[in-house]
Amino acid sequence: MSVKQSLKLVGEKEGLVKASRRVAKKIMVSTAKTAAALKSHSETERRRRERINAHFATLRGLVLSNEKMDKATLLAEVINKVKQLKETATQATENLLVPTDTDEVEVEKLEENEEDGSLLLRCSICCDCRPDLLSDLRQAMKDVPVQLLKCEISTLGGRVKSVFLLATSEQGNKKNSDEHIEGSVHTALSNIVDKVSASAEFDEELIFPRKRQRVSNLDSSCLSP
Amino acid sequence: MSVKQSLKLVGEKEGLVKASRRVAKKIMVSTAKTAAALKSHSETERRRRERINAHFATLRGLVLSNEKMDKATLLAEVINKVKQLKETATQATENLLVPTDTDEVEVEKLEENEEDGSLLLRCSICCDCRPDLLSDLRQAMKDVPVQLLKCEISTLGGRVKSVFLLATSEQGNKKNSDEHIEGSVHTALSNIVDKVSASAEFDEELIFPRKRQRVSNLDSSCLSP
DNA sequence: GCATACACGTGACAC
DNA sequence: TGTGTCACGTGTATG
Repeated sequence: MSVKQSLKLVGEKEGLVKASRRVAKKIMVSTAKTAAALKSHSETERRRRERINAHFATLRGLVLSNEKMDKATLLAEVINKVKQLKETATQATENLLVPTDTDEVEVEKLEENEEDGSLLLRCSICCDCRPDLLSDLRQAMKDVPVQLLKCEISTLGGRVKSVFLLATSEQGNKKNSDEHIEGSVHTALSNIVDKVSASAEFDEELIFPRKRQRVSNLDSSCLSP
Repeated sequence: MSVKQSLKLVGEKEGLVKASRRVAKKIMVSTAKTAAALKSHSETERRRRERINAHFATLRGLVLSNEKMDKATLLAEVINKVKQLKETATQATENLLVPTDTDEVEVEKLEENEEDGSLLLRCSICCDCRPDLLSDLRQAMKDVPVQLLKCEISTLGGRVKSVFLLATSEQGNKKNSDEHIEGSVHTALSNIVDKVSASAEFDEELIFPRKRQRVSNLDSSCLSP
């Protein structure tokens, strides 16, 4: 049976036709040289596969899943992992607790309860340090109808940054009221920053008594929410 | 030229032998059924490749490198990215400011100045909240010859975690003294944790006056280092 | 022409 | 049994 005749048999099956063509071609031009070239080619490809698969193995270990996993699923998992890590990394460094050189106030809506319209807010303030800062913050929290869920304070080189997690009280059912609250919080915090830059000096004698009082309030309520 | 004879020509080249054998076999058992099966098989494989490659593309975008990149190199890059992100993420969440449910005290040497033997320490304490915790911490910092460079405090659900960056004063030239300082810091902080668990209740009347005093001290010196 | 990287079809093996 | 995954050798394009 000739090669050509054999090819007739597989007819329309394009895949097999291709394969057979390859074989036929190889037969025609087959030399020792091309044979060696082919061998080296397949070996090169083998090495490439090994390189890639080694990385796949590393990723398998890194992504924790000690179970066996589809290559595709593994990649998907890695993608999620990277996204999630990126998120937490930026949240941790950008959003939290590294005081910057510029004063700033942020108010961000994290969640909104559709039923009662209550809000979950994250707000931050960054400004110069001063002794009565904590009492001012405490007072600001009293001035708006919010509940303090969590507070973090960090200082670095004479600068202070504080991040708060706030919940609006449940009675605020209107969207207007919500936005008003966010605005109120922002205003209250901004006033504190402005006060810092406005009165760089203060009368120790006058402020200390009030400060002690208020700081002790902040202390007991902020540390024991 | 028969198929068998053709095979003779390629002789030792095992790859081609295999391929030709495949062809031969296919010729013998070739039916419409197996042809359809093969077709579906190759299509399935094609879809699998597309799935994987789509994930590769996503990773390319995620790793930011807008340039073209080897698959292997891309995977290596991803591995580095994951490792690095993991590092910063754990540093941000584990080392900093997320109170855990278990009491703990940590003292870690970050840097050592070879010239004057001064140390840079990072220490943390995690325990239940209580009003006079801050004053106790302040007192502890006074009891050891260290300089407070940075302090962070975080609270969550009645728990508090505080992280300090400390520098030993430059006079301590002996290694013995260094280790002694690390030990002293650890002991001082441990005492605070023990005090918390020992006296879960305390007399508000007696403590409040002292607390106000000490907290105001902590306030002015911790926030304005 | 040589090297490198990718897509393809296919055999093998698993559940 | 099919249905899915993998490794392999090969063709092919890009430098």
